[in-house]
Amino acid sequence: MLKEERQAFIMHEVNLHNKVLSSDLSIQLNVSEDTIRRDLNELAESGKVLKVYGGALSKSFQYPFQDNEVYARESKKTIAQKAITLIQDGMAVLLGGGTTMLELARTLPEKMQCTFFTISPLVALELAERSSDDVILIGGKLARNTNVTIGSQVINQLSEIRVDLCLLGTNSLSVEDGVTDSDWEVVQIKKAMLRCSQKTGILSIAEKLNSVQKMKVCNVNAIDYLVTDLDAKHDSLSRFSQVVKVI
Amino acid sequence: MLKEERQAFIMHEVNLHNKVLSSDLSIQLNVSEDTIRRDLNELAESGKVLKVYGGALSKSFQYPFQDNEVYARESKKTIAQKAITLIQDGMAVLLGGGTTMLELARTLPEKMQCTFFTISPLVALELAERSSDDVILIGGKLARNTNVTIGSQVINQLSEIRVDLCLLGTNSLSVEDGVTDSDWEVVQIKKAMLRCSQKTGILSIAEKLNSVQKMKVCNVNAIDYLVTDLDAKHDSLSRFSQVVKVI
DNA sequence: TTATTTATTGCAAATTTGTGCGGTATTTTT
DNA sequence: AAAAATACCGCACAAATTTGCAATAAATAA
Repeated sequence: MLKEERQAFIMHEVNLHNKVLSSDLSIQLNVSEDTIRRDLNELAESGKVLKVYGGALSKSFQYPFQDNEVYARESKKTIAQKAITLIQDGMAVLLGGGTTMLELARTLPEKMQCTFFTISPLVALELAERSSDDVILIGGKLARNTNVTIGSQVINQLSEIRVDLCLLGTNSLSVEDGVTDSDWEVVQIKKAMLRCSQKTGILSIAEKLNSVQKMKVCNVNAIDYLVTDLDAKHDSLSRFSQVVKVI
Repeated sequence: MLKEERQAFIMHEVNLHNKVLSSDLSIQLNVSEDTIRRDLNELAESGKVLKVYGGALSKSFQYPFQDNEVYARESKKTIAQKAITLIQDGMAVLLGGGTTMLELARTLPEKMQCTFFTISPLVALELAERSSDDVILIGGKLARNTNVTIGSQVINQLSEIRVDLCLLGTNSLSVEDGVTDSDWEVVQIKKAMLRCSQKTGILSIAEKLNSVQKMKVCNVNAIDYLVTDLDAKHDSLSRFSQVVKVI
């Protein structure tokens, strides 16, 4: 078996499983581990895999590390800044939860004259800390992982307010399936939030675009603005641009 | 399992829960705590998590801790511990805001089976972190300096609940004038909180006893328990003991 | 073809890395 | 103050890696 064949096989395995072990490959390909290691070194050299002790990982594997930190944090700041341009003096604004929204609350200029509603205690505290505007925290049962209030009380309270703009973060958005989420309770809340606002903006890092989860919040055409970290003219956003204003 | 996989899993957990315990991870990943600690150190080294005693925290989710006043910290811990003895499994408990209450939330044992209501976002978050009980955050306008929810919405919601025990911190308490406060809005809330609970406990550091402020919440005989950092038999508490159970 | 060079592979020794464990120090809780 | 939990250090050991080297195969030149 030629070296190239072997390396092609290795790449195939890596793409399939996101990881390979030198020991496994040695058996599968019936060569010594030394040979496998040499192959992996070459593949790593040319940037095709990420070599680690014991084997190698797919390059896409490294992204969960940086997800929160280096990469996504910057993305979220970008998104926050763009989203803030949607907020005008005098508006009543409803904000969701999540790290992106927290970033937005932290980025918000102090001088704004708005009334903010939110279901996130963290966002509320951050807002109260830096702006002199009214901050209204919508109460309810506190969802453990997401730290936003949920439940019928929240929905009731939402039904009694009417805001100019609602900004929501999401982890999943696609042209076909719209905004989706994995938590039933959260979906109910998001729906209610959309109902009580004039205009809606969805905040999503580009990475999460075109992913789908189990439960649906709304279609893409039900939202007014899509805010991502990419330039609005970016190719991957073209299909969204036809249905929604991309910022 | 490769080291990188393990660390990716850890990052996943951190992003999901905002905190991880070395002990938990050690079990989940079936490696020694030493290994977890080494992983955590590496992740902290590269700035991906914030390592703390017992585990690690997400870097992006650090909410404001405003208990800078070190001086009364010990007193508040004492009070928190005593107050916790009033809380029994199965109770519905209503908690106010303030640093003492925050201390209580942090001190609460994890295994309690209660339903907690609170007007403080910080207390709510703290409770949700450490107990598996229902935590209901009563929503409303966020008061700036105290960080508790206020306003008619809060009063409305309070009027709809009925709890076994209400614990309130106060800055001013005297035998003659009872519980007093300086903020009109806060007084309204406190009154409403007292109305909806079977039993009431007032938490106050001894230093604040016998001080009076402009607005009245209730008389001393309207409360059931007085929790201070002093021993219940202490001389300065004797006049209170005649009207209320001092703990 | 034969000889010579070159690339590839496996092997063994030396080295590095990752992990668990025991003992001790430190921190937190009681 | 005592007890419990957690962290740190050094060591041992196993697994993985590196390195030099020899054997083999393939390519090239005489």
